[in-house]
Amino acid sequence: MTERRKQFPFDQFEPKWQAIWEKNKTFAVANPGDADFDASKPKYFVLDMYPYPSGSGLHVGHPEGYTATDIIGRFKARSGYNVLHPMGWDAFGLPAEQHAIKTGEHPRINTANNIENFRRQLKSLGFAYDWDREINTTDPEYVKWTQWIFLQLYNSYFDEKTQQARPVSELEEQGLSRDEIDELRLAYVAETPVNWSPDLGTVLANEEVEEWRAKGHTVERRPLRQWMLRITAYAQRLIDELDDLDWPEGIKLLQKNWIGRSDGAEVTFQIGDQSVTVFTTRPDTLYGATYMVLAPEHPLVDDIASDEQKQAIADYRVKCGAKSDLERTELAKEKSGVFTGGYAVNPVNGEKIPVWIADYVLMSYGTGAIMAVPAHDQRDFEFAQQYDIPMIEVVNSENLSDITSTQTNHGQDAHATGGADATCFSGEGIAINSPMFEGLTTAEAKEKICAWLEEKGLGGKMVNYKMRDWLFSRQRYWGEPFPIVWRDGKHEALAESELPLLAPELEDYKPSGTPEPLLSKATDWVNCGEGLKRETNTMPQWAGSCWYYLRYCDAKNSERFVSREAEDYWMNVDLYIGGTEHAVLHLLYARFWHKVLHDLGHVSTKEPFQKLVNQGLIMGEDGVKMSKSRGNVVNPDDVVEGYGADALRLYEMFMGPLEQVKPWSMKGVEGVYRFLGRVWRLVMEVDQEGNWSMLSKVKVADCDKKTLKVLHQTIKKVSEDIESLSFNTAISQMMVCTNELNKLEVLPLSAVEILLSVLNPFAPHLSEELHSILAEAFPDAISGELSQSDWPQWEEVFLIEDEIEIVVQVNGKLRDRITVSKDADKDEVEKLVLDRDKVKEHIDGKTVRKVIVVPGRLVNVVAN
RNA sequence: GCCGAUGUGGCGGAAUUGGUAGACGCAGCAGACUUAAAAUCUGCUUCUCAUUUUGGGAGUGCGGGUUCGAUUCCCGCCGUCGGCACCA
Repeated sequence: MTERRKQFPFDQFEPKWQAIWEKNKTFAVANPGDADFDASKPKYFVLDMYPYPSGSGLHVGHPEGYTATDIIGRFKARSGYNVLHPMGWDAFGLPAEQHAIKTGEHPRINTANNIENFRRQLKSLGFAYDWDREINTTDPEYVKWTQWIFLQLYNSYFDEKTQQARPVSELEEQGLSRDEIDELRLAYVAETPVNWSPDLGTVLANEEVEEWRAKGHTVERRPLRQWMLRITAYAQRLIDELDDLDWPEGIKLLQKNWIGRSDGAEVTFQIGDQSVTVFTTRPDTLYGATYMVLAPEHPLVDDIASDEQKQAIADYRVKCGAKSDLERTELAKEKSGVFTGGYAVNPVNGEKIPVWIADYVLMSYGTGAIMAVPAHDQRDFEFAQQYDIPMIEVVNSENLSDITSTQTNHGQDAHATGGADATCFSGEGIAINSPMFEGLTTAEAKEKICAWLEEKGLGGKMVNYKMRDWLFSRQRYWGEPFPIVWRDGKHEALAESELPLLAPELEDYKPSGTPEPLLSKATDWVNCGEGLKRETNTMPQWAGSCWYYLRYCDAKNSERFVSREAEDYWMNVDLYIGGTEHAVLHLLYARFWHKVLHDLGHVSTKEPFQKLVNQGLIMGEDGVKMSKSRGNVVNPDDVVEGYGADALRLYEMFMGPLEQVKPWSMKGVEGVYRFLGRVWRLVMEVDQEGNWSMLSKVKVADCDKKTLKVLHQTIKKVSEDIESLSFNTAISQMMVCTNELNKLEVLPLSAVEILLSVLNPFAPHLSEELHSILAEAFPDAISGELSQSDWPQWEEVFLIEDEIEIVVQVNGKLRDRITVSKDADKDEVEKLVLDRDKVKEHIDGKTVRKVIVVPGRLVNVVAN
């Protein structure tokens, strides 16, 4: 392939243009306040999800989204916008540290090398980034502001009344104690069961467990003292404020489900002289509660356990504690539990029901206790069957006709008898065996019981969220240290002036195998003063990515994380493109930080990312996900080497819709490469020595009608398709246009210029090169660079045809075509059609019932 | 199990306020150029029936429905991919 003569000398002009752009800072954009800032233009902030600079370099999946944003950015810039299109590095991360463990080399070095490689690769693709705004999350200047934002969280609490973050200084003024305040901070310390991975030497967030487990690492649960971020405080706002965002509905739903709001009630039961509160979404089934279940870890278990059950309880707890989360769910087929010996009193009827512990009730959700209604809850039902606990039906599933038509009547003929084949009915219906609200619908019964509970002080409506607080500390080396010191067992924030706090150099990076963070090895660093010890945990990789988009607005500011002026001008991000793998975590975390910064008055918008688009995964040629082990990974460097950056960019966009999953095809790359070759040869010819020169058929000349039509169709289609991110169809239109121009004996300069102009965002090097060749040949007609020129406008007048072909159908079947003038009226067309031989043939012996004329499109003759 | 996507030629994919299904590209076939090949250019290319052109029929996962007309709208299934998974 590389031996073959190239269709066009991309290996010469691509590096040439890249060098020109770099030297001239062609794509640098000014900020408000800068000398060359043009305030008259609207702004457009188009953002890629920045990469983790891995050792294996760029993958063909990266340039998919990057090319899309590049086309948009170049298009917007030429359409009169100030465009912010930056790039940077999510450079903290475990792989660099793993490398350090193996080689002893500081992760900083490995990271710097990888970044250099990534930058080289991205530059070889000709992306119009403003490289002056490049950021690196491991840069001390960046770390400084990540730590500063952490301190904002640390020094804030969530005010329930206004649903906003407020400075904790307000609590001090209210006279709250130090301990009380520490309970309320958005960044707080808690002893919680965490996911500890001995071989990684760190704890992981719940959300990360699966990912690392899939990579073969072990993860176990154990209680540890950790930094947490109170993201749960924002649960409702994180749901509500999705509404105004232009995101795929599926992604919004994914986030909503992750946050997992459920509306229900809390109900307090008496157990002897203790009381226990349960959470239920079905308070209407209170009469059907035949037992209660506490989570095995529930603090009340010891108090209510009878002496004869104590041993069984202890044994069961040991068994549960040993189970990892995975095992707990994998063994979910069979329910297990132990009777505590205690009984709870159902507040609604005074019945005594047995209290059990079982691991299907989680301490971390709701109140860690449930009322079990086996007749109407699948899990309770299975448990009751297992332990032979009685069931009471309290919702009638029959005669539901108009209340619940399809979704809830699957258990209709089941009568909850506890028999082996019985099923339970978990849908809505009419309350029965429930004296207080006999005959009411589920919704009505819920209202009534909640009102009653509230009146009696036994509970009431309650909302719960599935989402947990964010476990924010890691025991790694290669992350931001917490700007915190400990004095007498209490944490204190470093002063802003002490930031950034950088990690000390270490002898080696090997994990100790205990949950003691790596930084604790650096005793000189840890003991930083009389009675002072530094926090030795570090922040997770997510920290840097929670605010990087803000830093791009003002990447070199040393006074503030972003100047108010720059933030106010550039935010929000108008278009954010990246993979679905970040649909929940990154996007949720970043939204959370952004809201905190907004509440505290540091940023002007409620949400960071106005429009979100997920690019689809690119599969290998074999249709499965690219992976080293399968050997189906395509390296962009090889594609650039063989076909050029423009061909790679064009192919990435031509493959299919941006959001769709699609397989790679080298043949497809060749296809677009050939197309670029055709565009090149529209203007250029080669001699036997392989030297290119301009063709003489390119002339200053007028375009004929047909050419004007296809040119203006192309401007229109490409403009509209870029706006709707339909790059594949934009490219096919440019192919159509090229094929038309190729047929011309004389190629008018203006025609080829239009084609190059719309091709420019897609294939910036080739279009710019041809443009410069034409400029040299026709200095009076052409000048400047395409990337700096105005985007062409189409004129409708060239699109209209005088005569239109109309399709003729008889009974919906295509039978004929006629050509009529563009303003022929309906009657005229109808007459014409009925006079056609082919139409007569097909309506022979039938009566014409109706003639449907769709102006400019078709005529359908209905006859029988 | 639940939620969300998706299903169109040999392949990637076009086309939806309902109006010519298969644009564009790949692969394939034929031709031109060439000593030859590559490259390039031109033509054909959903399936099927018919002796040929003209032509007939079928066709957008499957089965129904609405309509003059359905890839597009409605109802019911099936397959593939992704996410969640005892959250009370």
